Amino acid sequence: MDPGALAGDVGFLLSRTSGLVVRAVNAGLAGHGLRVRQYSVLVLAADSGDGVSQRDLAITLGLDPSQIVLLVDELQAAGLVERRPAPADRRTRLVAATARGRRVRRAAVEGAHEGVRRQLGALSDEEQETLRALLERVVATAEPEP
Amino acid sequence: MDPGALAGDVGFLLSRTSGLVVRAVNAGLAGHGLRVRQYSVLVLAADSGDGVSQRDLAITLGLDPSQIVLLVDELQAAGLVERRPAPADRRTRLVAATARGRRVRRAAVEGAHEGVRRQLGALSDEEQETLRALLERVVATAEPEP
DNA sequence: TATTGTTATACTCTATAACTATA
DNA sequence: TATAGTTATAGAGTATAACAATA
Repeated sequence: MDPGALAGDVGFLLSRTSGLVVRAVNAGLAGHGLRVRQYSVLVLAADSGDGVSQRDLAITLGLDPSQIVLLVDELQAAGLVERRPAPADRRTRLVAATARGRRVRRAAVEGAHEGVRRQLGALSDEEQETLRALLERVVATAEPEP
Repeated sequence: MDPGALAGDVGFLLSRTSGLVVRAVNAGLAGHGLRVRQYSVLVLAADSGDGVSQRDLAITLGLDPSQIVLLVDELQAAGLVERRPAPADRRTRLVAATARGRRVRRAAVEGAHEGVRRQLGALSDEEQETLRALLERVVATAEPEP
């Protein structure tokens, strides 16, 4: 079948590639009881010393704040993160990884990376780095969403 | 905020970029009554002379055949494509664009491209082509799904 | 007034399984 | 027995709007 104009459409290719990689990463994370969204929140929480506000999570992940609530609820129920009051602003709640959360994160990283590697195997290490750097610039300059 | 390990994760960056681009393309297509999935099916149908089987649509788009049914139903209800019997195999139905579908497709292409351009504006034309070529190879070598 | 987090709702997307008609 | 298309269903992701507490 002639894929026509679509095969060369960078929008289509991005969506298709993202779908493949997300699926593979979810498979790699399944054994740790995580999906990619929860994993992302856990990584951000674990990498922030005192915790990260839900607002900052929403901005970094490109999600609506209302979606963050549910993700944090799930991680909290699993004992992987906790909500702490922010010293400076009583509206803000800082999301921080628990000791168990940090352990699970360390164990899960490999599963996530394995999923990515499996799908990007057609590219050399250097090409994967080129891809990464290009995407990083696109995300960094994205129009802030309303 | 320190985005930590996530900001360098090619899986995260792919998912984030794809989300941004799909949103922008949907916005560019909205005036034509299409979303990106329906648009993709319409393009493939219009580019295939006699029509494309729903099975081939599913493979090309990376979707389950059951999802194709609904997409084609919508496009057919809008008068943009029609299902034709396949001469060689009575199980197969060929999806082909109507004259109106081809007109809508030509009008919508610009909206879709504008959405992509807007989000990938940080990259030069040459860099966009590099990105496109890398993604094309990933998709071409993707593990066929069960 | 504006911002942070929350609840609620609806719609889209994704994943599976089972069924039919043809091959 | 295998394949193309279809129907049905449930879960995950996305998009909005409105609200309470706090700034």
